[in-house]
Amino acid sequence: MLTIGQLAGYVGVTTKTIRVYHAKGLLPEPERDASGYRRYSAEHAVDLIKIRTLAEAGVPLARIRELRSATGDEFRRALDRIDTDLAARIESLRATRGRLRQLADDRLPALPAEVTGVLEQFTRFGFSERWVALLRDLWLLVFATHPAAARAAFDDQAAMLTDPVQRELFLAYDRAYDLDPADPRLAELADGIVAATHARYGDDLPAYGDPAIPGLVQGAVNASSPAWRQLDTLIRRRLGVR
Amino acid sequence: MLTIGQLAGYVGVTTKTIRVYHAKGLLPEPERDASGYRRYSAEHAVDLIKIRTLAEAGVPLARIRELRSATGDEFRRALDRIDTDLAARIESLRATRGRLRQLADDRLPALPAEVTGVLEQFTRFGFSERWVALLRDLWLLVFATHPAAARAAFDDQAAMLTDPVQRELFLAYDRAYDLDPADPRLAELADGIVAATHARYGDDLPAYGDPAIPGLVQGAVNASSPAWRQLDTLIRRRLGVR
DNA sequence: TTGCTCCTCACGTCACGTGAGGTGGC
DNA sequence: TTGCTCCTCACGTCACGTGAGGTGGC
Repeated sequence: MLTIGQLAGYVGVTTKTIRVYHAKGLLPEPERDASGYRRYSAEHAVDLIKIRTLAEAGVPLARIRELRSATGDEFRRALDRIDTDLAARIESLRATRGRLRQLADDRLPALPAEVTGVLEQFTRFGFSERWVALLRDLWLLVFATHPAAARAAFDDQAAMLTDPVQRELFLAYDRAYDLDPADPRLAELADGIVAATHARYGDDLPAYGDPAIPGLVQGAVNASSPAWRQLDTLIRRRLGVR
Repeated sequence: MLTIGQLAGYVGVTTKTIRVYHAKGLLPEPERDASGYRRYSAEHAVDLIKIRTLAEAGVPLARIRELRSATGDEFRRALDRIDTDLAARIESLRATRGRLRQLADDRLPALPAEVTGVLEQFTRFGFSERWVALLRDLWLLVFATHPAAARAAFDDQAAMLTDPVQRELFLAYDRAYDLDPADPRLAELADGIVAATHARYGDDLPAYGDPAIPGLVQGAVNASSPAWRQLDTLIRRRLGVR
């Protein structure tokens, strides 16, 4: 009854889409008329609409084809999973929409004012310019990649500045940049940091809500100096992590 | 500071994605270290997050690249359009989700009970089996492709059965199937149908809320018989449509 | 007769994924 | 030393889009 163009028009796809579905075995080939044109029935239209519904839901064509031979129960279970995925995709698009709004307001690249303020305090306490620049880059990165958890992690580090013992340890960390990785002072420093960490947190290390942040920070720090990398290795060994 | 793998991990993409963005000019190539590895800064991470936000919103990579050289105002206008598109896509996915539920309930292929009842009435009034089968296919198709508007269009056709004059005209239409397209009785029949149409609707033809439905029905009807096609041509000429 | 639709290859496109074959970092 | 990461091509994939070259329908 219907030509491929009519069917395509009514269902809202192109003729190419229908031919692809034939080639991939999703939609059975209809009879041909005298001139070799495909002639579709209402059943084909109903089938095509089902296929399009699944395809628009993001189901791969190969999977749609498999579902043709599924039992009613398998089919309903599959639809359940597809629906769950679809709900997740919708939710993810809403989140993207929120981030899009932040882009329009140009809020992403800026570091919160308090962060800049704390960075200036580091300078006043005698930390090197290299250290402060590294911290700035780091927190820019952390706030950009993990906005939700960044604040707690940053506040934790900022609080460290108010404790003279902790501050002294980090100043030593800063100065260790140029040391030979075999220098015994690194082991001493590692001992001091581990003791201070235990004094501060007890036996439970802080989590910050996102496990990627400490790795992010430490990875960047380690990359800049062999001595710092060695210091990280020593501290990890003493704390018994990873 | 960061290797390509670290950056990818923190932003939540693959290293391949980042390399593609370099190749397409979306993300500037960073410096290389002594062994030729790319080393990324926090700025690169911030840039990459912006790019990903746009890409996840469905913006083509070529367009994202163009936006790199847009002014602040152009950029905000572009974001506005992207946000509108994104809202439409979310809405469309919600609609797909609704149709998915219907699929699970197996509601799509069934014809409403009243429709089946009316089709049986056609048989009792003496319409041919071919005519009734054609109608069944047609309404299956219309209800599947245009569920919202199908009901009004169908009720309109069903009402025709209650008027003896109209009914007689459609019975003649049914019987005209095998006539020669040049048969003068076709012109007579066309005159009768046009007169009845004017008596029923006046000078304004009905719309049904979706212009595709009459075309859908008539296209399928015409395809089955040369006489019917000729009848359609004659009626259209007299009504002065298309 | 003219324009529109249909037919079948075949190649293009978009945003990556996946080896292949080789080198550097820990 | 071993496994992991990085490098650069090059080809593959998914769901179509886009001609090319030809024929049929109105």
